[in-house]
Amino acid sequence: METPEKTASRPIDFIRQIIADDLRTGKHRTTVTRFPPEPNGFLHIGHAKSICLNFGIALENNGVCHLRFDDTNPSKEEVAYVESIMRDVRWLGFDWHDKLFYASDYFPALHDYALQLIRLGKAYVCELSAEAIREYRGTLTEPGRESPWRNRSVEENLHLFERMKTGEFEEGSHVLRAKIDMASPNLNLRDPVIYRILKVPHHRTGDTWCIYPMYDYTHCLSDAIEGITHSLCTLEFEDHRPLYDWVLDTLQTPCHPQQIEFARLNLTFTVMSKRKLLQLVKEGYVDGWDDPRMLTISGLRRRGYTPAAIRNFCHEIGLGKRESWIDMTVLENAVRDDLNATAPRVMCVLDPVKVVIDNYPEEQVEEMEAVNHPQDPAMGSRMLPFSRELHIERADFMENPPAKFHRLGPGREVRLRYGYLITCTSVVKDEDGTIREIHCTYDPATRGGSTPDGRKVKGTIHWVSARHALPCQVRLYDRLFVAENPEADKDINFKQHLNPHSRICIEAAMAEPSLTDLAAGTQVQFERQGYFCADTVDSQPGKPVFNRIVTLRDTWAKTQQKIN
RNA sequence: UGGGGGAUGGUCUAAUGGUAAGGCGGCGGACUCUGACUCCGCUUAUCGGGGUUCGAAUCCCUGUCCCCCAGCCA
Repeated sequence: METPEKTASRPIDFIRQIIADDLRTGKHRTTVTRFPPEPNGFLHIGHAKSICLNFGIALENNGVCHLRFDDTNPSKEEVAYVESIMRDVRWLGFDWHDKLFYASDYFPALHDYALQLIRLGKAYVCELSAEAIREYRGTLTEPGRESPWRNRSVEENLHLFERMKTGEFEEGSHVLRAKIDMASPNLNLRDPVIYRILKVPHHRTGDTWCIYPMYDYTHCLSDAIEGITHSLCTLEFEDHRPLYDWVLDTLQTPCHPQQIEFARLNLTFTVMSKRKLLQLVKEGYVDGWDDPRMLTISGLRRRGYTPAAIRNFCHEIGLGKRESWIDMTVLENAVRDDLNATAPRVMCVLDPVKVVIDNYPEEQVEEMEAVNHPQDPAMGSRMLPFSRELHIERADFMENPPAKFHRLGPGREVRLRYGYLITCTSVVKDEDGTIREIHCTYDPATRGGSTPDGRKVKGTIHWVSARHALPCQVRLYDRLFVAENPEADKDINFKQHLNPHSRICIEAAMAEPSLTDLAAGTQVQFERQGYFCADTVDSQPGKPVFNRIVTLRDTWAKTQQKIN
């Protein structure tokens, strides 16, 4: 990992406690964990929690963490997803070394185990239709009924299963089921289907198979084959643990990993399910999986989030078993924290209005030195051209400012950061009343923004020289949803809570000229505005396009709200 | 209403029979050439009712509320 984690004092979570106990008692010498995504979509911030957990445990215990694709349903899976997942895990800063696996690698072994199950009398080929199986399963309160095919002979089952494999039967006509207990109060144990016929080519095994194993059967065996010590998953699989254990207890497997469940991540003002994210992409509400408003890993990356920020976030939120909602501000804070330390400061005027310094020589240009980071001198400094005509932020001027307004107004003095102190003398307006020019005078004794006479100036504002400014496109991103929980009301479609202002494009912001050749993907702080990143897709050489990652904390905006 | 989980300030996480702690948020203040950063202060909690105990968030009983499960998805 390139960045050391924040040493936040957080007690270890219940999973790490279990692991520490297992290590201490000698149950295990080391840890083998795994991150097992299904390649049917892009990874999102919720997956990051699991990635940081599993790979983090490996790092902490000198163990290993496998990356295993759970690719047992070829009708939903694609290589493109495999590639994006590998990229995202690497980008987050984790390394699976040579431990890259696919559940599909185990199809032959899984098939052998199925044969074993049949020979044990613990699995049978069932010819009930999908609907019939559902009916036979019973309900939450009533037991199920046994399938009429449940008591076939081992030989017949073997023969039928072979015929399923060779493609003799149609999809849906036959399945292989584990023979457990149709009366079990746990529905997962009512003879679950473990193999189904799917005449679909697989992205890795091609046409080799037309029967594919189900998750519950595959996952535990894959874990056992790989020698996983702790198999960590989310709460909804708690009910599946008895089945996980049944398969491994019934078959003679090399080991029996322990499944431990934890609560998935819920974040306010977003949706997390792959299905809903896919819907946003497919229906064009966002520009793709990597739209900077998406909380996918690729979206966060394009937005400008750093891997360290995401890792710190995953660490800060903790781990437990209760359903919890993490406030979006916690994520936003994590980037602010990281970028505050690492992002160079620059100036960019988002909503420009012209300032003319009447007593400044017409053709004169001065080079003003500006430090790149006020708390980190090692980041050096740069020179900013200063001239008679500048751009400042429209919001930094008010004709009739309220008491606490520390910025420019008629007769008021303000500091131009690293520039001069200027005082507003007059204003030029259009017919419609919008301000076109602000006229000022400057104090030559305040070069660089200093006050040799020691006078205090409340306000310091950012600016760029009009002649030297780099016009650029800036996208102001905000949260995608306006509702804290867009899925809360089942009668209201989550898309009705989309934020209509989640992206505001500014076509001609004015940036300081040093930004001209900023490399795409680089994060900077626009002073007094927020953290921005040169977009990796739309930036051109010499013509960067900026994404707002997150605003700076803005206490002025808060007090302003209170005034109104 | 069967089974499996869960309930600690606004929110997230600790305390593993012995002073209910910390982060985030919020509020107030200090500092400041970013109304940023940093620093300081404040605020608010053990789901209810019984019991065991010198002592209970923790153990027992009981009640309430919330989440998950009836895919040939994972």
